[in-house]
Amino acid sequence: MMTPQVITPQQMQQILQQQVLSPQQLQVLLQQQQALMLQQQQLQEFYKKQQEQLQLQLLQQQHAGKQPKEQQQVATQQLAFQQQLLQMQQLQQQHLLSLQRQGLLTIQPGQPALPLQPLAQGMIPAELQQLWKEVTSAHTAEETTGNNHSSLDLTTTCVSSSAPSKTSLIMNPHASTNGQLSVHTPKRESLSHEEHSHSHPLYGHGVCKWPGCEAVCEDFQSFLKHLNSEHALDDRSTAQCRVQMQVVQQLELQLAKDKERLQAMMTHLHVKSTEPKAAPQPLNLVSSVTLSKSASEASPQSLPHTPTTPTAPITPVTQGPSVITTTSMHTVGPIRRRYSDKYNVPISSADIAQNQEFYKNAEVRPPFTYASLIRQAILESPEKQLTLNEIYNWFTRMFAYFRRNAATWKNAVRHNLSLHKCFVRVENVKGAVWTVDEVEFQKRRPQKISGNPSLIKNMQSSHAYCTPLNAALQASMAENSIPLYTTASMGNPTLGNLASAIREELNGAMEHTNSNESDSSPGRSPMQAVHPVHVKEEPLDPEEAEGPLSLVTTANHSPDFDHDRDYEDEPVNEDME
DNA sequence: AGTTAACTAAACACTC
DNA sequence: GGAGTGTTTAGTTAAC
Repeated sequence: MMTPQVITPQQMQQILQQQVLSPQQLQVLLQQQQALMLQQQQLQEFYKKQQEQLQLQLLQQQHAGKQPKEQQQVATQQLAFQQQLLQMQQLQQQHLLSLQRQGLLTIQPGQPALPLQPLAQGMIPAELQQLWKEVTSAHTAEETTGNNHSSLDLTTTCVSSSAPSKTSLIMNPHASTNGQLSVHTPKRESLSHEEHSHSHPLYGHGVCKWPGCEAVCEDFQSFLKHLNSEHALDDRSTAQCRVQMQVVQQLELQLAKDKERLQAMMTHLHVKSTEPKAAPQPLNLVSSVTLSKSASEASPQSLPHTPTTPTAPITPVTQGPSVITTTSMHTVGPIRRRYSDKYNVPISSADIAQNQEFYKNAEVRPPFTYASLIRQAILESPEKQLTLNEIYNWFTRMFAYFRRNAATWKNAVRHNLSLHKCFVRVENVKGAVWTVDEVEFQKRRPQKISGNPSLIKNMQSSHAYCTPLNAALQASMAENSIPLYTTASMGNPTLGNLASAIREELNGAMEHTNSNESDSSPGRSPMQAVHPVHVKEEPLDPEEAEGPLSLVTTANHSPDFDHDRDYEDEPVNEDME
């Protein structure tokens, strides 16, 4: 809001990204935050009224007689209000400090990236008021549109490099609730370069994506008009741009940190993979998230775990051992059930991408079914179709685990291709290729999670702030007709905003879906509809379309490694049973 | 305890 | 005939 101590959506984003919070913590945090913001809004309104009253009285005094008493009274009131405002700032500062103490927010004194921290220290309410007006004046109308999304559009960069000002540190309080982080260059002429394209970063789904705006623009032209009229080069736009710059800066810093962290983790795991205490861990799984949470929050013994103390699931989200011990890493037993299929959630590129290096180098069996892996291999291909040999190659390329025992897993691949109706063999010019029938894939029996509300809630939250949603994941979710959780289901409006932001990000992917029963499934090769060589007899499952359940488990891919049985052929390992 | 799904293994047919 | 591919069956295991 008007003061910097309010947690901005950026800070919230940072918290969500950097600090893994439990849903309960988030709930409390957000509630506190909202209460503060509400208070500030009320104070702001009050302050405005006071000022208006003061000006009115001054005018009256100029025109009519003098009423020094009343003037004095108003001045006194304003002074009191200013004190109140300062008090509010202090409260917010305490709030932030409290968050820091709780480990929920990391604010380093020398860190310039937290945009609003130094703001308004020594700034008097009048200045704040002015800046506030500058930044927010144009938002009043926009708020009436029920604008409530929190786009995290950070794909553009701001070219503004003018000297920093106080304005640059002001965060629009409504932007705080909305959380828009879009960057827009104040240079109008830059728009002309984009006018030819309707994929303007500030325009999507018929609405203006300028922070705090979301005005409905029927077409691109009206959007451009709106952009030029409502978001012209002025102090407000510049200020918002500066804010966005800092946001981007912060996120880049965060990204760099996380990359570094990932690198360190990879290095650590590779180096120590032969050491007893190594705990190699795929990175895309909830368990890893919770692991990092516990590692950052609490006891240092959370990581690594020794093989002699098999790791219990850190959260109830995971149902199996959440940490791969060294033992399990080298003596991975047959995995009878893998979570990606267990909940009918197809493996996503996000999963593969995030763990790519891990699985490429570590001989760890990926916690996905053959069917999921085959499907992923096929969907990753440009033509959405692969020959058997190409599927083999994908397996060996992506997973060190599949560089051994070729006969076994290749047989399994062939077996799966033949067995599952979702894999369709298509005669191609260059021979036979395999494609995926998404409809059939979705028809595979989803298994239900026992109805533990807190568990589901936990998973939802985990999903909201832990799961990177890249296009493939979104597509996967969309393919499952997954309705993203609603604001209500999040139990918190701000989290709901996050969810809605994600939802909005997903809209593109969702549009072409939700029609599973039709023949328009994504990823389906046009060819397969032409030349299905045969029809596999897989019993149709009456229980279909359990989207919501699929959703909550999307964030829940968990390694499911057997520790007690060896999957390899080596007699040595077999002896270890 | 029964059912289901995933996995492994293997046999067999077919093509090149 | 051998290798690769594709289909099918059987047995085991784990989850539900």
